Amino acid sequence: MPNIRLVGTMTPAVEDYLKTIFLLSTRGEAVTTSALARELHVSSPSVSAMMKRLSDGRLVERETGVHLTAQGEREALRVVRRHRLLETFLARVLGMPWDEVHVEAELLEHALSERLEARIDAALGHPTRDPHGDPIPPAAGAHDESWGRSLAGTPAGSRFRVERVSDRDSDALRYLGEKGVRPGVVLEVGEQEPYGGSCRVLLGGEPLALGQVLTHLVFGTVVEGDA
Amino acid sequence: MPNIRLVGTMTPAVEDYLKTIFLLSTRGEAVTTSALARELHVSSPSVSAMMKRLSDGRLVERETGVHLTAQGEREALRVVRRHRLLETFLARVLGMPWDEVHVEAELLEHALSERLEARIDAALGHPTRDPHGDPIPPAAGAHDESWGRSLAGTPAGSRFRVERVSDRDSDALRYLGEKGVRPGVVLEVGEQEPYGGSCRVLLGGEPLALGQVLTHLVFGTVVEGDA
DNA sequence: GCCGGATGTTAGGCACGTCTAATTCATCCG
DNA sequence: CGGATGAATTAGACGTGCCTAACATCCGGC
Repeated sequence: MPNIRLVGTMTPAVEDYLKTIFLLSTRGEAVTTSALARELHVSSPSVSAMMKRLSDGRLVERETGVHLTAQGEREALRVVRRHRLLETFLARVLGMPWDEVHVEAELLEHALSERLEARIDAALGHPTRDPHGDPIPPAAGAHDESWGRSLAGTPAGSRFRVERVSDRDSDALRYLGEKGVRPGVVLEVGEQEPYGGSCRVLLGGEPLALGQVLTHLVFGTVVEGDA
Repeated sequence: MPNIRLVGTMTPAVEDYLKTIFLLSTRGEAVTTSALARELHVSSPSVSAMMKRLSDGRLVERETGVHLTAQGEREALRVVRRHRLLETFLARVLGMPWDEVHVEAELLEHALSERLEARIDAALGHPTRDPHGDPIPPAAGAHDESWGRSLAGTPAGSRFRVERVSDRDSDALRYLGEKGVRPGVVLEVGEQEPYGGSCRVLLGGEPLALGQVLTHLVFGTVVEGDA
């Protein structure tokens, strides 16, 4: 009577793959072998081999690209929850700047016990957003990972409330933080200068020019009321 | 021009071995293959293989038993420092009971970056003792790991100040914590009941009976002044 | 002096996670 | 249509860290 699940599931590597599949999906990108290889900084054959393992373990299914099974998504959400709780903790309790918390959380997320996770969650008052505005999946129950609209392409004249800032580019994140662009602030969107130029915005009345790289990292909603 | 050091040093496993060698040494126990196998819950051949690797990497030397080279001890102290800083942090900041912090720190100690270590150290005000009274090795400089004397064998009539309580037995630790036996308290040592009986002590005037297992876990010094 | 137990090593094997090189396959373009 | 291009897989290998089984060695007691 050999074991059903092919040896030991949920290693750090498995967690990283599941998390990355989940995040690629919610960003609306195709979850392909090469996309995963790019994101995880491994070779394509490594991804192929891991997809075989995850597929055998009923954590993913493979049709066009890859997608998580219900169980795979559960596990992915557990990792994302730990990651974002840790980011929140590092920022709020240790005062770590928001452009540093991501890489630290990447290291710690695989070593966080349920007991400690629960204690951190309680100490923070059960937060629902991490420092970048990313929603923290609840320990149990539904999770909404929607991104809102990008600041890029938001028409001039809009009032735009920042809700999330992507943590993918640490340098850009630090720059935006220095300029005061963080979840909760409202931008008055001005001209988009043509041919790849800056987007002019007002932040608390102060003018600010945001390059294209930056406007594609800022997400939120258009709010009522004019400038 | 091939690499001098034999492939990738300082994996989590290597850190665990170095830490265990260090702690066995400072407890005055012989650092043998079988002792390491017992402590690390691995087989003797696993230890043999790892000793080969550590020896090739100039982290240990093998004569009678095993002992750390200067570099091996440096690395071991780095791990012990991270471990004890984490224990202190978990206890002080998250209110985790002292019988739980050890296992959590075991998980986290391999995932702690220097940056986060420094931040935790600063947030705690550069502590020198962890919750069990174990000294925290400084980031640089000499370290004293001496244990003082054991409560077991301390003569009746002594006033004994507790300095360290071994974290090896988590249940015993919880029990001692409930009874108020922790670093800093002074015990008035009473009768040692014969044939493996309890040691009678007074703690803040209250009588307390400590079984042999417990008295061997409590370390400190005899202080002046009578009961 | 020899036998038995403890201690330690060698031999061989395996899961994990990665790599490079070669292959397959589809697609797109000329 | 046919070749280049890119995506994905297969094949083969390697380091890490663990295991069991077998062998070696040493030491104490009878």
